[in-house]
Amino acid sequence: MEFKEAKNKFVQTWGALGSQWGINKTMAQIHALLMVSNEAVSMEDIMDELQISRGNASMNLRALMDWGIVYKEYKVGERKEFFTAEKDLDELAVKISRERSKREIKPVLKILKEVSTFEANNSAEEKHFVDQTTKLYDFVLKADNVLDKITEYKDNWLTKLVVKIMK
Amino acid sequence: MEFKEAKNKFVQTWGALGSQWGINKTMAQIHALLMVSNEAVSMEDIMDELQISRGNASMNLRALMDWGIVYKEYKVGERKEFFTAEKDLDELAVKISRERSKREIKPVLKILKEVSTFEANNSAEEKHFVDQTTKLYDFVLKADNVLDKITEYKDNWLTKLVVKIMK
DNA sequence: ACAAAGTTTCATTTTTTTTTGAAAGTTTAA
DNA sequence: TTAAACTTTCAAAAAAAAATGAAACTTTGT
Repeated sequence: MEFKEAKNKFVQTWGALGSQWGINKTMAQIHALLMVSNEAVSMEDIMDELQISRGNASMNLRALMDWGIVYKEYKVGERKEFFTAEKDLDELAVKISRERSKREIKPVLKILKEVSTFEANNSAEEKHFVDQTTKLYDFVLKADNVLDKITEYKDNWLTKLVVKIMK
Repeated sequence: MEFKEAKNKFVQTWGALGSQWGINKTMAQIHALLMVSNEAVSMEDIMDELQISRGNASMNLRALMDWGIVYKEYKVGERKEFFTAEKDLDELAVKISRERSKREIKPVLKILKEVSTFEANNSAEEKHFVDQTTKLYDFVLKADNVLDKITEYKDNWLTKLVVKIMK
């Protein structure tokens, strides 16, 4: 297998994975590309390698920076901006979970709390609704807290978790 | 807040969450509906409550059953089929992680192994590629194993995890 | 102050995903 | 064996999401 081929395979696969997880293909591909680049890459080069438009590149780079997993870099004597990805995988995982928690879990918790505290009459139907949504609220809250605690270790959280679980 | 209103809010929210996680809206909504129903629901009623076509209902119920989180039920004297959701949240989480691991993590691991074992020449670029994809492979493999181990507890895995983590 | 080099924005187009609905298929009871 | 009751399939339509590209904007060097 040639380098280009391997790189392309990786980028494509990461892109496909992204779309299965609600992250758009290009965003995941840019991230993949930057992850395996040993030096910062310009927007031009990204457009070129992924065959995408300037607008697309710009918007997805912005999104990746909002997630805190891609950084802008400046090179001396160069006017252009260059981009690098967070390459530390522990750090990457921490940032992704923080962001997803903030954007998705927290709003769901809010709604779950609301609907689970609705005043049921004593029909089995309404009681079951309150019961089930309450359980769901507790579950999601607990899961969110665990995630928080785990990623608080920050360095080597996964390794530390392995140790805890296995023993 | 009225019952109908609370229920609808929950179903809509669950649907929205689903689409952010790569699960289609209707599939998540049907699941939500079944989760909070105290008894099995017919396809007719699902179509009716969610205002969707028969085809849509049928296909998404099939998908939910493939995931192992929705079951078919028969009522005596009734020709129709009825559906229920897995309501035990531990069990639900276990099934979802198993399925996602099988469908998404495993294929990615395969590709990561492939590309990370490509024979790099000694340019910094190619070396970095191999290094980074190898790290990624190890990380994803470890994470997948942890998930496996965790969900092996099966009953109350989340509670048990909380205990392990906190102490 | 200007223009060159670069980036961002957003209305429009394209692509992808989801939904529909009607036809084909299946099961059951008489 | 037939027909009613019900479910599945899948080509086509609709909806949603992503990508384009050109104009607007910003920054920098002279």
